[in-house]
Amino acid sequence: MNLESVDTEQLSLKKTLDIVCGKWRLYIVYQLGTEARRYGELRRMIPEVSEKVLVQELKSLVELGMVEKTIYGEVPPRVEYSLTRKALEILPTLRKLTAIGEVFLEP
Amino acid sequence: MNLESVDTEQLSLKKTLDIVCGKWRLYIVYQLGTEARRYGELRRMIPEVSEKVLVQELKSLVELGMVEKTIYGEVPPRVEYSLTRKALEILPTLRKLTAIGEVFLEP
DNA sequence: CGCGGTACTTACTTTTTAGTAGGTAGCGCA
DNA sequence: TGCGCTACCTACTAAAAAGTAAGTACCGCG
Repeated sequence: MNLESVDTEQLSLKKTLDIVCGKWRLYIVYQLGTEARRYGELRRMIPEVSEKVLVQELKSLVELGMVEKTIYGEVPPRVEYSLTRKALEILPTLRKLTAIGEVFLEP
Repeated sequence: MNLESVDTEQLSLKKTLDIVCGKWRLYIVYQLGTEARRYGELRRMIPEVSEKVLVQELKSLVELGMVEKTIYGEVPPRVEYSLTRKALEILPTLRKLTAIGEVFLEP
């Protein structure tokens, strides 16, 4: 094991944590799935999350390269969010993450 | 309104996040691996983490059912930490998590 | 002319997490 | 007698994340 591979592994871990950590982040990704969703649509799908946090999380997901934002110059305004190619690539893995918690759920 | 009361999938997701989230949590689990490690040994393996946070994280991991703490009534004191059966069960999955971040590392 | 719907933004408070810098107690060793 | 080693604990501060509540701007409809 050389220094490069150690460094890459720690970088990958950090990036992984950026993607999965956050009370609502993964849940929003799950809701997006393979569809493009409008902002209001997402809001109604996850009414427990505040608008501030939803907007903030969507912005972070865009910055992380997980989500694409499309603004249609229409009136009334239309904004759609969808998972990027890379996000779709890891979506099956992300969906399997609940298996980790399942092992620890008390019966 | 909380996630806990909804369904098993959301409960599993919450538990998963408890296990993987935290700047040092997964890293400590990786370092433990299949071995039993003494407190001071872990401290030297991860010198970047402060003692306060290391103790705190180990306590959380014990509460989560991820780690077993064994105190040997010796002098000088000896305390060993090791992954539980359940933790060992999910360890391969936890190690594969870096694959998520790898997809997003800029080349 | 106000109402509801579009998609946000802003200011502020609370809660959680992480980091800094010290202290504790028992024992072996020089 | 004081130092280092064991495995912690405590008080405090700083930073990050999450929650609350309100405001913004535009438009069609009645």
